[in-house]
Amino acid sequence: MSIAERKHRDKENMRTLILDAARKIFLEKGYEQTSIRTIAEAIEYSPGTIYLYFKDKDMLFHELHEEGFARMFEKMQPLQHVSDPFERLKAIGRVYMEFAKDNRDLYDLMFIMPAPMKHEIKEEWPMGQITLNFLKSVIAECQAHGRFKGKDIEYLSFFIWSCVHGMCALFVRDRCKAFENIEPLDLLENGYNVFVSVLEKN
Amino acid sequence: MSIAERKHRDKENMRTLILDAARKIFLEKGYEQTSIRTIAEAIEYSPGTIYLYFKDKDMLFHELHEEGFARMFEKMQPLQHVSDPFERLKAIGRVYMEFAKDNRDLYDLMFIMPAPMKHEIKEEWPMGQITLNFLKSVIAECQAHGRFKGKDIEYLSFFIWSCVHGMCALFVRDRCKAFENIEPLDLLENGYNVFVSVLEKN
DNA sequence: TGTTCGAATGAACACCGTTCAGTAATTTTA
DNA sequence: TAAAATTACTGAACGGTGTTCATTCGAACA
Repeated sequence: MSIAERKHRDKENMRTLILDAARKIFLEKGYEQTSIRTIAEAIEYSPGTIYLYFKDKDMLFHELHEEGFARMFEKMQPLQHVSDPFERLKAIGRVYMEFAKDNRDLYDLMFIMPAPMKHEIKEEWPMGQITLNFLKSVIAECQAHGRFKGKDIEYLSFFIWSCVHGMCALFVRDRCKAFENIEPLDLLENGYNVFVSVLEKN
Repeated sequence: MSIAERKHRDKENMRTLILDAARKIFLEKGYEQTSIRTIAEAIEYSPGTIYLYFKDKDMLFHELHEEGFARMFEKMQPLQHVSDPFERLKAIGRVYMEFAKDNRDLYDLMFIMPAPMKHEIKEEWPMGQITLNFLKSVIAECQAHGRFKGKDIEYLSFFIWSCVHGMCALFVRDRCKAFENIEPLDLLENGYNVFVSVLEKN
């Protein structure tokens, strides 16, 4: 039965071969400029082959989308050890924002682009829910410690997420240019500080 | 000299003919699904003709982009008469959000899409600056009335804009689905209320 | 050894934005 | 009025896109 095993391995290898090439090109040139033909050429296979492993372009990039969340969680792992929940919340926001800064295209893919979600997000969005639950639990802990009194946790979470996402989205999609004379990175940094100082009064 | 005049009129009419068709199709099917050929077919001219009036697809949609800002300003005009600056700020946020809710595709075009900005936003973004200055002046007034003490107006403006934009962006790009069991419109409404209540403590 | 089977191909399809030589109609000039 | 020049418009063509599918071909099986 080792032939079947090897075939299965080959199939897996081919998938990762495609994904590796796709990831590389995508992070270099962005989603729009990454065509199936380019990926096929990079791995020295014909375009049609890719469709034997991924239903369509969306499904291929959906995989990278999931990878992105995994990488983000990884970066947030160490924060589990921050005992004060409010400090942890602030640190999570920072890491979230750093992630957007360091992985603009990936952040775009995860939270802004419509493309890789056509199939999945129709009714639900598992990775989004997981991320959100993580955020919600921290905020709930904050509330247990007396913060954010009398505020509904769902709406509060939406608001907090929106604050940070809003800054990241304006940054990633180049709308920070509306501020002349201020560097986008400077805006992000100090915008986040304002966010924190505002939260501290609640 | 009336021949030249008429020709000038004809040219203007052709421009608006194209823009009207483009707007209609764009608002019906979104940017991605709106092709030059579709617009050309709608006005019963050949695709090439459109390029006699607009440099490229981006420039065509850039016009709609400007139109969007004009419409938004229109909706904000009545708020000039709200005397209390903080009340005005809250009202502006509401109108901004309502605009995003009622004109998803247009909001997308104005604040999220990269496409129509390729030329313009390279170094600056006039419409964005005008909108922002409007916001900044209201916030400055709030500060003159004792609100937001000790906060830098630039960073504070960025933060406030990000809060509302963040909610709108998550809504327009269907990321509200991360909240199971809560209607997106409900999220927007109550998320904004949280935003206001948080601002009120500053 | 002959047969089956599945992976890979690459031409083909239907689209896209954009360009440009050519046409036809109108205006200007002689 | 006739010829020339200017203008608006066309639509085929270019080089790209995502996707499909009849065909090929080498490896596994009987």
